[in-house]
Amino acid sequence: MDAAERTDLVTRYTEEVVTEAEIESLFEERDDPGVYIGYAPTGEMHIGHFTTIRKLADFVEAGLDVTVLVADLHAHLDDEKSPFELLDARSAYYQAAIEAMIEAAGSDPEAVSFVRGTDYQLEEPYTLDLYRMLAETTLSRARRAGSEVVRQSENPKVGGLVYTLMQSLDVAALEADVAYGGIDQRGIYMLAREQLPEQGHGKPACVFAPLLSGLSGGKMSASEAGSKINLTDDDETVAEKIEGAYCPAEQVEDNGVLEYLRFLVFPVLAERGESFRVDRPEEYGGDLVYDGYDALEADFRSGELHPADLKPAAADAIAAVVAPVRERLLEAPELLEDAYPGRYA
RNA sequence: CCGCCCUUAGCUCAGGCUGGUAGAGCAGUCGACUGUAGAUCGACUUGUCCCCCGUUCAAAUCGGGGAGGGCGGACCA
Repeated sequence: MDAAERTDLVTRYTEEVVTEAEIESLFEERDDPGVYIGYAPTGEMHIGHFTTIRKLADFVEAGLDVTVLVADLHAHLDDEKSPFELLDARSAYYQAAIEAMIEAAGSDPEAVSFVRGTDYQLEEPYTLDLYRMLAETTLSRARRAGSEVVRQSENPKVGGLVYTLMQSLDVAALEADVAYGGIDQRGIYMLAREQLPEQGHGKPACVFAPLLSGLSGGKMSASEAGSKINLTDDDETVAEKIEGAYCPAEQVEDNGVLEYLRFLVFPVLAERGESFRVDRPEEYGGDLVYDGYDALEADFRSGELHPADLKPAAADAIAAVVAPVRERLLEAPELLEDAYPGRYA
């Protein structure tokens, strides 16, 4: 694979890349540049996480050195989303769930390195760098960088600001040439590009994944159960949620069902060499088969493919992608019980 | 250390002065209409009124104590 092919692999299915030229020159200069993504182990993981994790398969295939940070301290710093005592349990659950998703995406979990925040964020040189950054960053700059990531409230804690600076520093500490995350992370990594070189570190390139729409329209919401598919949802629950999803005929924008297909289902099917089948009554034209998302979107846009026919097919396909992850998690029920004692224990 | 303010439905909040079976909006659930969902109509559900003690026939409401949160002051040789 040459640098251009590797770059294509890294940049496909993304929302934004900063910058593509930087990525390509990385491949020209080096065999195995590093990419990292961080997850703060807070609430239960869901299909939105899955789409960002699915892309790790592309990174592995492109020959990048992939690191997943389980950012335990961040989970507490962000408005105490995770209680201090639960950080270990939630970190263990996140790592297991992420490994299961990588495998379900057709890649090898062994090819990815896992690091926990507290492994390196409590001592030098990290701490010294952090204090320097705290001294150099204005409140408004830190607030702006983290505004899409850190929970916003009427009485924000200092921790939310430190969170932002720590995440910028994580890029350097994990020796990542590329910072990867959802597009909501953009502000933080732009701060990293600005600030890290001033402290003698490299300037990271960035790859941003799209944030998928919620199933009830608008953004996916953690507090709205019906707006997202959970990793623990069984086939029937997935079917119910997709059936109830906002999905206007001929409209592609703000359509969670199509987005799930585009960024999760089709990439996984392609990896397996499978097609997407739609059972459709003869009355409406009979069954359909798609080998790629573009053809499906074209039919949906034109009205040829109706939501009522698409939904059951999409539900089956999504359920099939999620099933192996759910099964892995249910094989070790103590993971969820320990991480979320209020809900499972 | 001192003072003041806040705490009521899943969320945002009214009610409290003047005690009498606890409300609105949003969310949610269910129907109608659509070959899905949404929108729009129609119906419905939701409570430790932060906790304890007291006054009273009766306390979300009055009094005392406490907890949690917020704001301010003081201290800074």
